[in-house]
Amino acid sequence: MATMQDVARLAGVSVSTVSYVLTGVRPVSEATRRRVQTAMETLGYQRNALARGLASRRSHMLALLFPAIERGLSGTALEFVTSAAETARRHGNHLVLWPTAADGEAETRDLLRQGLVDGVVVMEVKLHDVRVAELQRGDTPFTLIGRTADPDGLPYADIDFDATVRAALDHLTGLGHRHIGLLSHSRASLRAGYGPTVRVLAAFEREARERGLLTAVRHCDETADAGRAAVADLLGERPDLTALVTLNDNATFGAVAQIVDGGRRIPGDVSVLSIVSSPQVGALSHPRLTTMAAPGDRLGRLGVESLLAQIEGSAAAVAAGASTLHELIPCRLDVGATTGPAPTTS
Amino acid sequence: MATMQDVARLAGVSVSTVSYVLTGVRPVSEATRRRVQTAMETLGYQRNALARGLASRRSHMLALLFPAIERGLSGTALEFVTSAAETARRHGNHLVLWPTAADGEAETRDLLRQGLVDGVVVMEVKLHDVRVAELQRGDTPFTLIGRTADPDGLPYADIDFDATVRAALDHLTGLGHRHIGLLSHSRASLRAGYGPTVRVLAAFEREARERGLLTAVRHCDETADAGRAAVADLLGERPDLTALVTLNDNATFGAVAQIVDGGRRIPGDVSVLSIVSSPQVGALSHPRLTTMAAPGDRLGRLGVESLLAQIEGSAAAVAAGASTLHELIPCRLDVGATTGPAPTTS
DNA sequence: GCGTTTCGACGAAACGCTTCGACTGTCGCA
DNA sequence: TGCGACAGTCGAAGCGTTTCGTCGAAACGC
Repeated sequence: MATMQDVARLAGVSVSTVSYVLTGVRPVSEATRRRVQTAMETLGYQRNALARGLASRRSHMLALLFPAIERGLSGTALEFVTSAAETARRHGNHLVLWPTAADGEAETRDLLRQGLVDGVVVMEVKLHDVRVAELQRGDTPFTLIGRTADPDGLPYADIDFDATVRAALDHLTGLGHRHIGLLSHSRASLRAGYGPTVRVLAAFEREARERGLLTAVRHCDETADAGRAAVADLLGERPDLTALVTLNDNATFGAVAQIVDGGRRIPGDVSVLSIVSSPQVGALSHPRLTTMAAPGDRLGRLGVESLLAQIEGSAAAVAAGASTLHELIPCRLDVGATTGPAPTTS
Repeated sequence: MATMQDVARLAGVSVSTVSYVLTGVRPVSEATRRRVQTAMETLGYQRNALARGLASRRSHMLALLFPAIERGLSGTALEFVTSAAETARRHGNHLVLWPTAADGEAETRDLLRQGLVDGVVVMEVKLHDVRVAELQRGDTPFTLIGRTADPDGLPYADIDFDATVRAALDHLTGLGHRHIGLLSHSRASLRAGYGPTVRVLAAFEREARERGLLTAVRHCDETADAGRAAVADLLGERPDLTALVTLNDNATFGAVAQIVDGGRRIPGDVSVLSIVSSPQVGALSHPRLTTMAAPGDRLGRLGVESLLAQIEGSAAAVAAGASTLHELIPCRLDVGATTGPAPTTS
């Protein structure tokens, strides 16, 4: 592969001049610039990423820290990863994948110390996240997708669970529902402090209280069968429930099946609204689920862009007390055929 | 961050000795080794990845080349990516994501010339793939997930579509079905030379012919609605079809709905078997789909491991005419509730 | 007791780039 | 006319490793 030396020789200039053409940090005459550019083209020259990184202390690489994904289909996760990678590339950066244990504190530290990346995007942040703690101890810029329990000082982009739950309840109460269930993730997920589980639950209970709704909550594993069982139990105990908000793609499908098998119609008797999901998943159900779509691509883009801004501005920004990213994006409602007016009975 | 200098100073040895302790390329006395190791631990030393890569011409980074994913849910794709990243990490390598256009020839070339990665894993290989052609021109090791039209000289791991289709037809003919439809990807996908589409079609037609089955094929877009329409059309034309093999997750759900809405029972009247899918997706359907699971994780692991073997052995292997990876893995049958005995009518 | 290995360690030269200091002209302005 | 400023370029010193040649001392064979 051609090196900068080769380009310099061919263009009849010094190596540093070639570098200045590339980086633009010092002026170069138009004539010289053209000669250098021609030389680069004929040689098909590309800067060696390693050497550049070593010399400039900017590797133009970002890491995506994600714990092994076990949660359901995670069409959203893929969307997120793709969008993050594309955004990074669009800005001339590389995205490297760091699959680590959720409690991979030492693991994370060792990776950081390799000095490979300029910054880190953390996925699947938990309320008390040791990886985040580790990052705060170091001086590598990072952004969170999700939030810790007390994220005020930290740059993050997350789903606006409050707004999402509010919109969900607006939609359902607008249809006359007053007795609404929540089918959430597993209890383990709640105990582990998984953000979406915790925040949706809190928002649901608060909003329902404020609106004077009757509610019931069930946690269940991420399988259709678990969803079935949970809903069977739920409807057994609360037969006059008329709507169900779900936060668990796989379980939702079991829930729908169970409701129908139990002799109730959707949405005639019970409405189902799946949040933090996607229309594509919704379309798999028949009738098509009403969903609220997780903004995976926007989160990916935002996370990476804010990280890059942080890296660029580093010194300047820190001095100026830069406004760190605090972005909350609600899920988008896509009305399908599983939500409708509440039955008009007693 | 601590450098090798720091370690050397603290241990009272030269930098090269520290390096030899780390690489093991030259012998180091037990006493010295221990001193160095202690020094590294107290400093929390990790080798700088960039400098190491530059000096040794081995970056320990692999690229995953994937075109923007549009195909369906792609739970499989995520599984694959995760498995590839984990395998890379287990072997002390980093996986970087290169989202490129499927026809990103120049794009691929430029990325390669940055000399960032030791090797490349190519996803979603098409029968005539310009990215592969580009790779063949260069000398960066690579492996394909999927195959080109004529992959004999190339290292690849792919789904064994022949065996998969055979197993699917074994399952169905074993249940007495003789008139079987195939619901495949879009026609565009076929024209683009997307491996799974082309190879499943070929295998299906060949196998059916050899077994003397009646068949019908429909192509449709990756949506439930398209699946519905296609199946409506198909059953209209072939009312005595008793089984349907599907290669299109999203469309499958539409297909199932359409069959039921059309007044036929599953599997009483029509059996449905979704191939290159997964039990998790199958579980979303009610009744649970019989599926054949794409071996996403095995492909990810195999691809990366074979790539690493190629890189390690590079010189040696090439000289010895190393056996390149030619691995075909069939999908695994998971019998659900959508396949059953063929109806015993005329 | 004198060459000859062998073992363990060292110093210095890469690797391919960025960046800093310095040098040469040119131009504008007092 | 003289001087500072500035555009444009160069050479050399890093960046943190690996790797090659070398060298002293201990071990060996005869």
